[in-house]
Amino acid sequence: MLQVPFIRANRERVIASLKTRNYPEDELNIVDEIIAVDDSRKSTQASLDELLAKNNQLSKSIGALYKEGKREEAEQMKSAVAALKDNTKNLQDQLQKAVNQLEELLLKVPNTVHPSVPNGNSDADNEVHQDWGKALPELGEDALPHWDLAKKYNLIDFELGVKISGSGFPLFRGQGSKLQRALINFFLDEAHEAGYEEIIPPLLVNEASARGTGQLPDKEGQMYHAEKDDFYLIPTAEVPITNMLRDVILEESDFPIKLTGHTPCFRREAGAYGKDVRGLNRVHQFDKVEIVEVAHPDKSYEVLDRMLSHVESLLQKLELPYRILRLCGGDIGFTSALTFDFEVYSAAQKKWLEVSSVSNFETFQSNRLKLRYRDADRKTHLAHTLNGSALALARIVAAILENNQSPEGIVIPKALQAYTKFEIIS
RNA sequence: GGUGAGGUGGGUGAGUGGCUUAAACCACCAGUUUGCUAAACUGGCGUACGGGAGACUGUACCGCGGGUUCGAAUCCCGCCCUCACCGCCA
Repeated sequence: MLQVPFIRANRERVIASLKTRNYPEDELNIVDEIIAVDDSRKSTQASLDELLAKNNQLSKSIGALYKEGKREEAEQMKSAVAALKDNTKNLQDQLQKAVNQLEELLLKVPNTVHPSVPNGNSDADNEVHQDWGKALPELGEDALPHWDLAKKYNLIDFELGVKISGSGFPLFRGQGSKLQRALINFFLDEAHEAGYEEIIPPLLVNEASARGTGQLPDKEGQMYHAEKDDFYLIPTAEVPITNMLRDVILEESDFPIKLTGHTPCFRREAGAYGKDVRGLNRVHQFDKVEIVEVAHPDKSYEVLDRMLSHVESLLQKLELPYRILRLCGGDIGFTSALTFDFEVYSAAQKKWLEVSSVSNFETFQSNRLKLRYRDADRKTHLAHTLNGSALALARIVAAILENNQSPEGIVIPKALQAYTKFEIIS
């Protein structure tokens, strides 16, 4: 959520940002609406405060009068206070209404995008920020897509997944499981090396946490909900890990906060059925290693750069062809100010697969989380939050299988061999 | 699932209707003193929304939401959460 003072001070910028995001032209006045509602909120608050102050003062005098034994005067004053009551109630209702209305409006306003975010309508308009600098691999005509390779080498059993749960729940087995586990350990070790503290968080979270990172109320349908106990299955480790810092006031010396964690991620992806759902391209459950940082506002874009380098180094070590996209206004997430997606080329499908998304949320999340820090003057400010996948497992597996297939079998990238303890799947 | 106890500031913890402006202690910050460290002393020390150039100042907040009252941390109702023990259990 944006802060109203920010909107007041940056009215033009907020409107420009909405335009970049292709916000409906006829709803751009939401910005002025917010300012107007906040104006009335303020004046109502002021009148109410004044009335309450008077009330408090009178009540105090009544107490004093009783002590002095002046009952009659006290009784008289009581009725004076009672006369103020109706008005107090009115103002309180009015204030509540304004606050609710303000909240409702604010929930509709997405984060203000970074100036570098390009215009565009869809993922087709994302800007290639960087690529791996080499030619893309070309496989022969007989190259197999990963779902066929998985079957051939008995790595993943999609049918059993369907039997046990349903479509989108792959079952890994044998060397397939080992490859998966090797990747998780590799990613966690690399994150540790880069200074991230490892977390194993709860996988079911309460409503307050889902709200804190913004999954609720806007992305309600994306999460599995265990209704009986009112828990949500996490769609990403970002949710529990970032919520570690909910309602926290940090000292400046606590920066930088760097956390990482591996978790399964659960996504309903309702209505996402279409051409890209085969194999591991889109599943309801997958594993991911996430990196989360909380940064001083002056430093958050440096942090974002370092996170990009970290993710990039993982892909380089895995020798996978990749490119980094700067998401355009039409594709960037509601809560993000600037997002870079990493895509890996899956050479048999001849498709780019998204394997990471690295974002700076600036204060958008921390406002809802109430995650603040104290500056040298002991004043509190919202901190900046960032996160990124490092990396999402299922699709990385897909790319490794396809790109590394050979007549002898699937060659394990060198960096992973210490983890898999085998060099080839055959 | 059952029974009981409890939720007060960064922590411990007092507070059963107005002498609370939430005590006291610890922690923390600044200063004084002292070769250094420590100790002692003095002062400061919550969050949010307003007003004011500022010193300041108003309001709300004692788990959350209602209610009673001129006045609620305190009384009443509902909810949430935590802890302990029992049962079940990896």
